[in-house]
This record gives sequence, C-alpha cells and structure tokens, in this order.
Amino acid sequence: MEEMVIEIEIPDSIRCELEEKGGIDGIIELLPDDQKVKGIASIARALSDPVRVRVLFALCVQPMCVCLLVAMTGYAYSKMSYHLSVLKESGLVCARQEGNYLIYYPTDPGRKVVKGVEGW
Amino acid sequence: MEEMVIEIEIPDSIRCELEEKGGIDGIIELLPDDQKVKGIASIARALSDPVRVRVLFALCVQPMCVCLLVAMTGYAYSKMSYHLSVLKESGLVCARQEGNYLIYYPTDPGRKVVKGVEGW
DNA sequence: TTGTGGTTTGAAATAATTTTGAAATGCTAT
DNA sequence: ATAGCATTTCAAAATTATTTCAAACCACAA
Repeated sequence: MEEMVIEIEIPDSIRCELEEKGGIDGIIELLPDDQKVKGIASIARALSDPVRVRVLFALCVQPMCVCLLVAMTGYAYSKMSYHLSVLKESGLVCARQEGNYLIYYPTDPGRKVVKGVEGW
Repeated sequence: MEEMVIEIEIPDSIRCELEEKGGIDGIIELLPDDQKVKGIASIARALSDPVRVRVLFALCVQPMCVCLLVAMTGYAYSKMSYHLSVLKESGLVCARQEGNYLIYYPTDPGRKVVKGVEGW
C-alpha cells in the first residue's frame, strides 16, 4: 500500500481537488477502460461524416436499398457503398438481401445512437 | 400540389412503406436539416479519436491544466495541445487562465455529450 | 448460358488528420 | 529587462480518409 505522490507542479486549486480524488491514479480509475474508450471513438468516427449521419437517420425512418439511398442523396453508387461499409463495420447498420437488392437497416445500437445523438 | 412519383425500381416491400411516408421527399422531410446534420457530424468528429475521448472524460471528472493531462497520459505537450484545440473548436471544452496555467474544463454541451455517450 | 440490374471492390488520385520536434508566445517573478 | 515555466504554433513527415471510375461480382430471369 504505497502512498500517493504527485510529482508535478500544478495550481493549488487543482492539486487540492486532485488529491481528494486519489491523485492521477484516482482519476484514471474513474475513467472508462481502454476498450470502452476505443469503442466510443470508433462509433463517433462512423458518425463523423454528414453523409453517414444522414444515411443512418434515413435508415431509421425506414430500411432502404442502396438504389433508393442513391436516388435520395444524388451520390454515386460507389460512394454510397463506401459510406455504408463504414457504418456497417462500426456496427450501426446491417443489411439483408431481397432478390437483387441489398436492404440496409439500423442495428439496435444504431437506433440507440441515433436517439442519443438527436439531443446534441 | 404535384403528385408524388417515384421513378426508380425498388422492391415492393420498400415501395409500399415508402409511399406511406410520402416517397423520397417525405423521408427527407423527416430528416434533420443540413445544419443539424453538420453539427452532429462535427461533434462526432471531435470525439472520433480515443485521445480526445479520454481527455474529455477526464475533464468531466475535474478541470485540469495541460501539464496534468500530459502527466496523466504520457503524451507530448504539442500532441495534447493539438487535441485540446480540436475539442475546443468543437465547443466541447473551454479554458481559463490561472497564473501560468491554462485550465481546461468541459462546456455544458461537452458534459451533455459525455452523459449521452456513456451509454454507447 | 447469356444478359441485365443492383451492388461491391480495386487502384489511383486527392484531401484531411495526426504526429513530431523545434521555435515562438505569454505569464510571472526576479 | 531577463529568466523560467506552461503552453501553443509551425512546418515537415507520416498516416488515414474520401472520391472517382472502371471492372468485378452476384442474384435472377430469359
């Protein structure tokens, strides 16, 4: 059981508050773990492009095939496909095949994220 | 008052659901407007790096000067400074000067975003 | 089997983000 | 002034993301 020592110089107001919380190590324990942090960053990255935000919201209104998304946005197929793949890899959307068509729709996490983000 | 016409071929299941919602234009009306979409994407972009997620969360535990953040993470000053500037430009954090030190802390939107994101 | 329509993939070009270390800034005390 | 410390800024390098177009793939129908 080692004593906690803060080696660096910082303003008193902060040192005081910091020591109450167990110093740097105390703060670190209050933070989400590495995996959680990476998960948050990776979902945020998936949402970091307006095209993908729009597509994800649209899919929450109703599932759509790629051609419909293309018609709605005016983007090229390959561009849409790229952004869909980013959303899919992040786990926010998935797809089912229906004949010739691939129909994309939000996953449960995808819907939850949209709900949360609407308040931003 | 024009009649709504959908020009493209899509699976019946989707065409049906789509027409109930007023076609493509109906969907578009249900979507957040351009500014809102860009705002969401820009906040998400600020959170799209694990360094920034960790820093924002840490600042929510308590305000910190840069040297403390550097001590906590082990990153170089210039790197930390860069990520803080991204967070600041996105409006998630701000800073006050205290003597020689710059003390960063979350804005209200910053705290709200952290709350929302904890559930992801 | 051949064709057709919907979708993805690949590679090349471009653009944006991140890292790094050195130099600059700005505050504070001497 | 000058010096010292905390922080930012700059420019170059490294990395990653995005766009584009052509080619490939896949399910289906003739």
